[in-house]
Amino acid sequence: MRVSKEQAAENRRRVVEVASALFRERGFNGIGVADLMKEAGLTHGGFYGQFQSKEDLAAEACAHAMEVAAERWGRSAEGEDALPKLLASYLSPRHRDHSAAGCPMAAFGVDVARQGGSARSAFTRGLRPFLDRLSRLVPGRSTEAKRKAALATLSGMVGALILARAVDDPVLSDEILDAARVSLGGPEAAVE
Amino acid sequence: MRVSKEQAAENRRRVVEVASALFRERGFNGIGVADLMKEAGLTHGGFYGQFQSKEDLAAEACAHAMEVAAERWGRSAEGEDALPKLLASYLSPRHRDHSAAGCPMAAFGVDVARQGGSARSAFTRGLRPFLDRLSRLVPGRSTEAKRKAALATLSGMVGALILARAVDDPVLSDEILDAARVSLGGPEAAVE
DNA sequence: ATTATCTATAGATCTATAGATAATGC
DNA sequence: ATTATCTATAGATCTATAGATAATGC
Repeated sequence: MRVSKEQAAENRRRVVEVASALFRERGFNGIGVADLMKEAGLTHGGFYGQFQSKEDLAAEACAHAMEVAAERWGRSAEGEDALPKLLASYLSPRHRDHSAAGCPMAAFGVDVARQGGSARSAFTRGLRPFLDRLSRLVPGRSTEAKRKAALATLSGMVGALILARAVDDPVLSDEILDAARVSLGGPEAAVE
Repeated sequence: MRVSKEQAAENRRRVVEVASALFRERGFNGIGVADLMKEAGLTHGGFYGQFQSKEDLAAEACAHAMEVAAERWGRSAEGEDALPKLLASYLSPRHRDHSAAGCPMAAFGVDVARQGGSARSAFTRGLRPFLDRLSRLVPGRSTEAKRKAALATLSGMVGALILARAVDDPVLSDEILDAARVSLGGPEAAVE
């Protein structure tokens, strides 16, 4: 039953990967260690050989999701019309409907505030790259003005995605995405 | 042990009240029926005489919190400088630090999207009054423009509050509140 | 020999129900 | 007689640990 060191490291990575998706989808309290491990193809007893606690995994899954998402933003933040493109993809029905692979700020923000501890500091650390990237894309006369615009833009993006997901009515949900996209400097019509 | 019909109705109201606060603070999965009832001064067995299920209570608590918050917005939406005042109070450190009594959209949004069902439709129904009130306060040439501005403003408010709560660093947290407040048309300096 | 993973389980907690109790309301 | 609430408990699920197992890595 024992596997190689490389395989064990790969298994551990897969648990973090699975957790980062399932925590986004169901919340920190919405899925248990046994189900997480099962989804990763392992039994739940093995969990505590790799992680100190579920809270420990939550922090690592949060950090991981933030890093992956920041890299994706980094790639999309290059070239022409970077901001409109970013807004169009972030505030798309596709993103709204796939929270497991989506923005960890929208998915984890509330959970992280409630949980506190190391997940919260991982979230805070992971947030800065998003602000740095956004600061380079938004309009503004000074570095300070750009920084403020980035903070406000990020807030609008996260809030719109959360409200669009919470709402029952698909027409209202699309309306929220569209209004936020246009207001924040995105294209007039949705791209998709 | 039995109480009067009036007292029973009052007890039921108190359970909804307590639930609307504790669910905001800890999330739907963050507190159990027994603890909720204890907080309301009752034993947990009595719960199922008043509510069909915990999910049932979640929907009712969400609806209640939305109504109370909408009334509060209604009062603050009168008189001079209604929008700047609303923004100053919504995006204040005080509001950030008291989620149990605060905006249910910021507290419940993510939970409601995950939970679905009647909580989600209660949330959607409860959202409209906020948009109507905001539409009357925001600038815009047409009804449609005001509506869009209201949607974008609400998104920015909710997103900023959630990010300000999630973040570990008090300086960054205040910075988020300040940037969103100014960007959305609030006063330049925080009031408090 | 070491160790990654497995099986099994402890102990806590969660939702929900059953039946008892005691006060209300007819 | 009705019923709001209580006590007690069923059955599921949750986090975490103990000890066994079997393959790796020296």
